[in-house]
Amino acid sequence: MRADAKRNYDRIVEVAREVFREQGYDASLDLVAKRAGVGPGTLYRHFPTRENLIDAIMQSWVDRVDEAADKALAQEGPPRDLLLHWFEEYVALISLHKGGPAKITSAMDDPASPIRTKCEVLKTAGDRVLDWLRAEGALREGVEVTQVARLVGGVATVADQGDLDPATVRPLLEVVADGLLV
Amino acid sequence: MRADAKRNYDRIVEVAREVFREQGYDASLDLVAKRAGVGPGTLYRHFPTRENLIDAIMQSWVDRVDEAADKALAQEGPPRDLLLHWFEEYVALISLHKGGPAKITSAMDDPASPIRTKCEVLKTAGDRVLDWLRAEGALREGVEVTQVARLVGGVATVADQGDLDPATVRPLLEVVADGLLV
DNA sequence: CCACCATACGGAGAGTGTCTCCGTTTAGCA
DNA sequence: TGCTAAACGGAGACACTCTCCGTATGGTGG
Repeated sequence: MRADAKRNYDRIVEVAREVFREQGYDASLDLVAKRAGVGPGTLYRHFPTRENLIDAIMQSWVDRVDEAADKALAQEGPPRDLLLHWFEEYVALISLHKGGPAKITSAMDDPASPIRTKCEVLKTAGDRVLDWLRAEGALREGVEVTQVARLVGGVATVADQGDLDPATVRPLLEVVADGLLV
Repeated sequence: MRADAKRNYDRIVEVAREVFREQGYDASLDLVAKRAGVGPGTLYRHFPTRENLIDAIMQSWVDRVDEAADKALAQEGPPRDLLLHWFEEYVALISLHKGGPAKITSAMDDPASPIRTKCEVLKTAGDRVLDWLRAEGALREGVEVTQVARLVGGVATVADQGDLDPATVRPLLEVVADGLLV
């Protein structure tokens, strides 16, 4: 990749992150191009679809979900607290951008989605948490990580779309946790 | 309302229901107008925003949710079965159109939404079910109908966006039910 | 150091959808 | 039947997406 190309690529991602945070994931891509000081052609060459651009943006905080799982596992305490703590981190992270939860959660079931790789990272992070709970004998039979991702993703989606604050979301996550644990 | 106005109003709703079922809630409104045999101006006079049109479409199946609650209550059986049965009906009904669950569920938290009245009907239906469960002593302390609507709405949203079949959704609803019941 | 060319740029513009304005038509009443 | 308020509908302004292609430039071999 030529130096000027990389410069533009990085700048577009940076500007897109900002614009999407301001206006949501359906903001105008021409606006992103304009603010980044490039033509629309340049933007669309680097990112043929909106999804591709979102994918690039998400990379950084998918990594943080991975860390959050480790952090949750490092803590002492009863399984329910651990699970809830992880749920809250997860929701907070995928809600960093308006529309993010819906995007991530629906991509989980779409093998063709460009952000699929991100979902895989989220799933393996979730699996580490579930494995630990299983080892503790705290988890009900037959619980799959996909189910958990859908449940928590659903709560996050609702919270995002309704602008709910963490205190309102907490009891919802508690219901999910109680439904999952023995 | 003049007779020709009413004729057009009804025809637009009818056509919109069909078009939205085919193409989802983001279908072109000009197309709806064209198929209904009216000018765009006529459509936008009757329904200034897309939401207003959706509101009109939803009226009929909100009524059916109301009936479903009564039907669920009329059944014999343990509280868990009753709750699950109602959940499944609820999900099926608000999923009649692609994008419906997200629309309905996010409108629940938006006092300014044009489809707010519909949400109220859903909530009172839900309250009848919860009241019965409470009377049976089957419900946990402090559960609010809004919470239940959010949880089930979240599951429905995920199911809708991921095109999940009822057999896949069922275990998710079971988790929610188990988290709500004593 | 320079010339070359593959690589990248960027903007004009086609296609599509939203929504409004306003001249024309018509229902319903006196 | 004639009048008027209500309703119609389509032309068109504006916005967004995405492509095509002429122009510019970075990087490298001579």
